[in-house]
Amino acid sequence: MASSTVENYLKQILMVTLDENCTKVTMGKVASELSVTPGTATSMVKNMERDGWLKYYPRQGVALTRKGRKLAMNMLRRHRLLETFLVETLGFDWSEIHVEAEELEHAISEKVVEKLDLFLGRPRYDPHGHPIPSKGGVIQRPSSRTLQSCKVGMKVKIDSILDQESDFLKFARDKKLLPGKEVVIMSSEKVADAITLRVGRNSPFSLGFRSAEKILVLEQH
Amino acid sequence: MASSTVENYLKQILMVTLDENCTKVTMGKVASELSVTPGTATSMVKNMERDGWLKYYPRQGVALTRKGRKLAMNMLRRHRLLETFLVETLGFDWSEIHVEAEELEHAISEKVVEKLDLFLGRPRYDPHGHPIPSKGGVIQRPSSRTLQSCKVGMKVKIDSILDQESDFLKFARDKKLLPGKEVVIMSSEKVADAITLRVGRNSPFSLGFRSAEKILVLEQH
DNA sequence: TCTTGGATTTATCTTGAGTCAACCTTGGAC
DNA sequence: GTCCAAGGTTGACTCAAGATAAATCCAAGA
Repeated sequence: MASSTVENYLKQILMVTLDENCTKVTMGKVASELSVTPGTATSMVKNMERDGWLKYYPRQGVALTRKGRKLAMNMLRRHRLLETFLVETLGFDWSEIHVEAEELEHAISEKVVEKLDLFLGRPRYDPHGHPIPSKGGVIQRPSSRTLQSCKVGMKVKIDSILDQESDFLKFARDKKLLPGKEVVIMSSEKVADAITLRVGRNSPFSLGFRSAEKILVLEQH
Repeated sequence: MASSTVENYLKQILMVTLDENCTKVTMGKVASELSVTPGTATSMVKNMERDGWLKYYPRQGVALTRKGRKLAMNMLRRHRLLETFLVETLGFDWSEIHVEAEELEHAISEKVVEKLDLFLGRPRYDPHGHPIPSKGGVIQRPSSRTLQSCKVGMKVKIDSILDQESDFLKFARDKKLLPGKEVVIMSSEKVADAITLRVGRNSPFSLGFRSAEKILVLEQH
């Protein structure tokens, strides 16, 4: 049905949406993620829309359809189950397994995946600690915590902003404090009631505890 | 390096040479074995010669080079190890495994094959009873017996003719008693010192025990 | 309004594998 | 010895997937 290229596009798109906690993925992202030129990504994505894998919003990005998300989840499942198998059963080192799984995931049939899952004892996490989607395509979301609760030195990823006040959102956007961005906690002073953080390579800035409470983040590794 | 189509050609060619106990495989055989038109087989085979997988003798057939035989053996090894794994470890029924293995054998890396072999305890035979080539590409030849030792009703395949006398060889050729041919034992009379056999669908004929001793055959299944 | 950077289009390429049909070769029958 | 059928070869062509490069387009911020 789907070529392995299509499977890779789907998987990559899904991973970005999970990662950035959004539904639409921009074409530039798709292109860079798959190491192709933007033109390639656009035309590929159009074919994929024709085949019902995703919805394409010109100049905005793509969003997986139910069907696309299902297959993408399945790819993730295969990949992570295979990685688990390679480490647990065959005794590979976790550093070598990615490439191997990348190949095998396109060749392994549904039937084999099921038997493998059973054989491995239906594991919930792969050797890297990533959750393995269930057969039905449900994936365990890594639980998020508030930015305020983070300790100095922690590296976290913005999950979502709870506040809907446009003033705050504008400020957040200004500071690039957006879902998916990586943030390092520079300092956190209880007495001063403020934490200082740095988004990516931008200059650090501070946030009051009240505001920091409104920001959900995910721990990195 | 080699596409999976090339790998399939190699594997199939190897299987014919093992089966018929010869080195050259005719183009017609190649074509039918891979379900393509003769023209396709010819052009494919030329590319494969260019890439050093085999030697192509126009209008005669192809013979694997050392390099080609090595990869072909490896394909057979992969296939049979995978079949073993699917049955032994994952609990598949032996009737379902061929298709699965056919897919996986092109995706599995050398490293994984080795680990798998180790995990399975370096099996010598796959679930169908076929010998699994060793890492070095050595395959256990199913042991052959003399035609004389066969019992009535047995279906065997000619392995080789030990006698080099041209008279006898001429007679053998005349009767189509050639390596690879399937033979059914019609009768075997100790008192008459002769066995009667039929090659393929030709008319039956008899052979003295003395002659029958010079012919090695392989049991079919 | 202008600029600029990402997105899109279009024309083109490559590669791998296959078909079809005309045309050759060759070995055995006569 | 000749001839023919069977099988092999050739060459022109198709097809599908992906990919590029470069020109063009659009939309959003200064």
